[in-house]
Amino acid sequence: MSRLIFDNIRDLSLKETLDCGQCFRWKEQPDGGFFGVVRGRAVTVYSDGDRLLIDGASEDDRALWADYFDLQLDYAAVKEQLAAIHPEMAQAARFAPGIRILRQEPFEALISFIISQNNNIKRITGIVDRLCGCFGEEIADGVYAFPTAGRLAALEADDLAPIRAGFRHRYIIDAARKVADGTVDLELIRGLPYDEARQQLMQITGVGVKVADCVLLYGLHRLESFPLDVWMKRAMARLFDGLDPGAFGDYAGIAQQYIFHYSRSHPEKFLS
DNA sequence: ACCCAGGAAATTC
DNA sequence: GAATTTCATGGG
Repeated sequence: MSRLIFDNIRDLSLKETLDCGQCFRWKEQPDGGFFGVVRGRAVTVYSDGDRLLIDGASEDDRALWADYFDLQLDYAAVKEQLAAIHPEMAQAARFAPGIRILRQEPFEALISFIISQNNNIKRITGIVDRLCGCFGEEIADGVYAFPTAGRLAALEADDLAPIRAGFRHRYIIDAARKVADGTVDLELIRGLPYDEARQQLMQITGVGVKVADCVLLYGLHRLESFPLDVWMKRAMARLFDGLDPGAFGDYAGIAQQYIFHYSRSHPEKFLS
């Protein structure tokens, strides 16, 4: 298989981007690469100076991978704009300047963030792995795609027992069924006004405001989304003195990811 | 044993 | 309606 090369890439760190809590299927390899599966394509990605290398990708998928890593957006300009809003924002962006917001598969983002509720990232990763291993298509030896909505829709909640997601099993099945039968149309939601998009997603049992915001940001690339989890609420109260998230404007979602990762990496700031 | 985890549903007040 | 409890599971 071939290797895709993107030259002159700025503001991208694979480790920061793939290990900052926005996605759950990339595994760091001993050689420094990251192995993952996106839209049924298994690849290993590497950084080499200002080049991004994608092993196992076809030239036909160049646009797909540029899209996935959001290579067309000028993150330097976004960071400059955000840093001017608040000094803590500037510091958070400086801590992990190579974070980018991925364009994940919408259905994968939906299920992943349903699983995320009242859970921790390590266990979320394990549950997603087991979900793929049990119900995803095997695309290579021991490598599985994320399950389709149709496949999961045919199951009952108890069939998910092997993935050990507990009370979230029935939420996963409800989401899969509503996507499979068109009750929830993720591609249609992509183009809706924000509040309407949120309401559409919240038809699903187990999807509230926070999970809907994560699906919109990580799955549908709505960069104005600003998911507020326990870390973000603490950060906004303690580091930003209760600043209104609206202050971050059209790129609030990128600000959110810098702040989330910064806060999670500095728990000592929230001890007292 | 107890508390928490990228919350939301169910129940109670 | 707003506040509280419950929901599985695993790690610290």
